[in-house]
Amino acid sequence: MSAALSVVVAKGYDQSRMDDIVEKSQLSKGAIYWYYKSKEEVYLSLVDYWFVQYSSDVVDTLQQQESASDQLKALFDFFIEQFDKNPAVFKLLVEFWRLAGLNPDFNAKLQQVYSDFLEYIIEIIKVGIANGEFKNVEPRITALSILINIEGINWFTLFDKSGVEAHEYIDTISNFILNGLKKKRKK
Amino acid sequence: MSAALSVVVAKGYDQSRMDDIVEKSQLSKGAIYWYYKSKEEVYLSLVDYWFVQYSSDVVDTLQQQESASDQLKALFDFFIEQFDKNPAVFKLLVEFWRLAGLNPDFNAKLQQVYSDFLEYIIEIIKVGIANGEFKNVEPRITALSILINIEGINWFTLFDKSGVEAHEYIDTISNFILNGLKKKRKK
DNA sequence: TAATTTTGACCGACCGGTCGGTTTATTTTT
DNA sequence: AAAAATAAACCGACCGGTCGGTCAAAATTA
Repeated sequence: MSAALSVVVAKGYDQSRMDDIVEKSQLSKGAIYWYYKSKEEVYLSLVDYWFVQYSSDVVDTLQQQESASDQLKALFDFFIEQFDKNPAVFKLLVEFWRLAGLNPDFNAKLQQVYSDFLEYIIEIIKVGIANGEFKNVEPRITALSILINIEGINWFTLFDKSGVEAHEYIDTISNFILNGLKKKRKK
Repeated sequence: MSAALSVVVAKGYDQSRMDDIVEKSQLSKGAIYWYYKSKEEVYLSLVDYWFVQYSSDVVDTLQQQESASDQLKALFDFFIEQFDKNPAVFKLLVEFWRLAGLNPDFNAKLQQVYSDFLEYIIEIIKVGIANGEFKNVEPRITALSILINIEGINWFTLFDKSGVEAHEYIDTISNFILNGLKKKRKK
């Protein structure tokens, strides 16, 4: 899986070769085809591998926070940290999106992954509404806007060279969203 | 170009075949290679073709609006309309993003396109700030958040089946952004 | 009739997947 | 506890189809 990940990040799905994975994994082609019946199955499994790893990290991080708005802030921070540590992972996301648009198997798998993640954010927002932190917004739509803006970090891995702006961007957009979400108190 | 567009939307760059374009374009392979020296060059030109077409439509639409905030609203509306009319175009965007992450030629071209588009939005925001409509925000970052959220419509072409939510989403996020941007008056 | 444009059969590098076989681990028999 | 039998894991040379790109010839234009 980690071999497949490094290969797909470097070349994309179509241009990645089973022989590249053979090389990186130190397994033979026969061994790989013993465990996975096709190239597609390898990369379908990669979605799970990647998601399981990520989601447990995210959940661990967020559970250290008390309030709902701190959890959301921590969520943005988590991905900004990912961006600093290992921006290549965002490339994987673009590849997955593309595959989801082209291949029903990938679409189904990704849809599941996103719906799980979305439910998790929705839950945080609902808690925030229930305990009076947040306005009575539509949780699903708000969660979506958070998710989509996190995905947007991708833009910076592709087009921004300085690497500074991603932080400013997440700062700005998370303020837009959180201020639109929180019941006002200040002023 | 329109043949290439329909093919790449249906299959993605790698799985699109020159023979597919031959078929759709009613040209022979030799003729295509007379005008373009490689597959890559065909799709590189497609970026221009697509951008020129889009940007002129956008500019036309926005120029009908008076205030800066109406222009930004019209910008969101424009892409929501695109989503309704021809969601496939968003697939093209994902493909371009991916190619930008894999291939320096595509990266350079896309970077140019985005930077042009970004400058255009920045200009609107600057006007809004100058005439007192908007707070004194950072125009570039704000423009980016608009751009990225428009790209986010993509999510709905991939994972949402009902087609209703995209409107709600754009409604919500454009409110978050515009409210964070406008000088408050109400209440 | 020279120059330009178009044609499509063809080439050959390339790669996903196969398969006959080997090695290592586990279970059964004696 | 040794031998035999079975199963599980692994190996990599090879094959057949595929597809970007070429080119000699034909058609069209000037």
